[in-house]
Amino acid sequence: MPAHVATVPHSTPEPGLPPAPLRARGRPRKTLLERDDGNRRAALLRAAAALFRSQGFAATTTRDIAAAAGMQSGSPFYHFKSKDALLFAVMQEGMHAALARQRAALPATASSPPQAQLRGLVQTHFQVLLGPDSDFIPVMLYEARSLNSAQRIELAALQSEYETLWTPVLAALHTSGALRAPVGLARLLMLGALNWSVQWFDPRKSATVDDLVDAALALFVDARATEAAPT
Amino acid sequence: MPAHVATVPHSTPEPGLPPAPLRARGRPRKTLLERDDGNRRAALLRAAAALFRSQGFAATTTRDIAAAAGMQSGSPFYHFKSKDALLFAVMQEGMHAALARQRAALPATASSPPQAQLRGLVQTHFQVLLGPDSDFIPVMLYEARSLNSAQRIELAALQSEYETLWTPVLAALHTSGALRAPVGLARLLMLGALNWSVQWFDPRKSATVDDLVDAALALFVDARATEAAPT
DNA sequence: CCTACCGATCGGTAGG
DNA sequence: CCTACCGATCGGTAGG
Repeated sequence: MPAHVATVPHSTPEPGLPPAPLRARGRPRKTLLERDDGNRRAALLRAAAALFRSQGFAATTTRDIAAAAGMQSGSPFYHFKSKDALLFAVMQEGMHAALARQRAALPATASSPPQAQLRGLVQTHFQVLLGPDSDFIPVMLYEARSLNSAQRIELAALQSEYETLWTPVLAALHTSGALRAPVGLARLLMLGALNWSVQWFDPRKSATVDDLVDAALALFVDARATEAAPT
Repeated sequence: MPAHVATVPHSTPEPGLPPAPLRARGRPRKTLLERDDGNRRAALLRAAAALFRSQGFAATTTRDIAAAAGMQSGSPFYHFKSKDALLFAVMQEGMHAALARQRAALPATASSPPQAQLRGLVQTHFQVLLGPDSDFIPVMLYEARSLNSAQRIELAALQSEYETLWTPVLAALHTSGALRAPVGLARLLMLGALNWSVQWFDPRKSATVDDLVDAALALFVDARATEAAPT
């Protein structure tokens, strides 16, 4: 298999569109494809994310996905060139959303002590993992082995971006003595603890996401070590 | 599907064996089935564990497993009634081995302070997860959704036994102040951090299993809180 | 995006 | 445990 990444078209599937007919002068009239493709593609992505999460990639058929999106069995292949490309698009979508949400939350704690910054990262991470529309990231976490190597490399770059958000915060906590483990291993162990929650968290049970945030912070950092350094 | 559990024969597949022939008087001669079944069954389990781990359950064919065990495509079904039963047997094997190893290691730290007991549990957990013959537990951790509900219930009982080994140790650490998070959530988060290591640990890289044990202990417990209570 | 379809593969079985 | 095989399903495509 060649090393090109299965690119996912975001719009304009047709390179050259015919000139708009005269009667479309008033309101720019879109073609059938343009009008519906965003919708249908998004519906496929959502359906695929939910099914890949609950059944796994290999156990999910493209027919399942088509039916969940209200299409016929062959139609997903109009939007995605293969089942693989659909999986990759789900994972990309998940990582882009997670990065966007963390970056949107960062300014709120930018001038706070590192412990509050960590709390923000942990809270957003749990929300992305366990909140509404939370099928995309779990699929990325648990179906990575179904990707080809080019796709894996592209996703690794996004994951590396994500880790970059954590490292300076953990380094500051390590320096202050609030985090005793080495920063690299601490990051891996902490994200593992958080990521594993998708296996057991049940919103119908006692603990809330806020309880999880509190427990994780209490488990990982030593509150006493940071009390001496305000500002 | 009826709710009976796919039981896995551990030996004596034949209820009544014919009396041993006279020439077998000196050394008790086993039948062909008795002589080879343990071997072949164990070979299938090992091959299945390795393939289920690297490719996932749904993406692994029974033909793959047969070939890896040196058999023809139909032969696994002589030892296991279905692909499902093979998966369940792999998971059972993994849990039994993990429980046995933890129980064998317990006496060494039974009279030590809780922090040393936790170190023992963490170390054995990492060894079971990352050491030799370590495909069984990862399969159990990451392929649970492919089980039917009866199998899931039976495995949950074993997992509950396993958690029972951790709870008193964590409770003692919580009481002493060395573990600040609530015991229940702390256990879930900690085991998540450990279990996630199968996703990233690479023995060819810098960190060793002992490094992981040190980092996990440093991350989870506050060394200073226990120094005051030697006994 | 649908209809109709193909080629390949897969879990499982009969009979020895 | 092997041989020979079946029925069902699946990813993907042509042609509109």
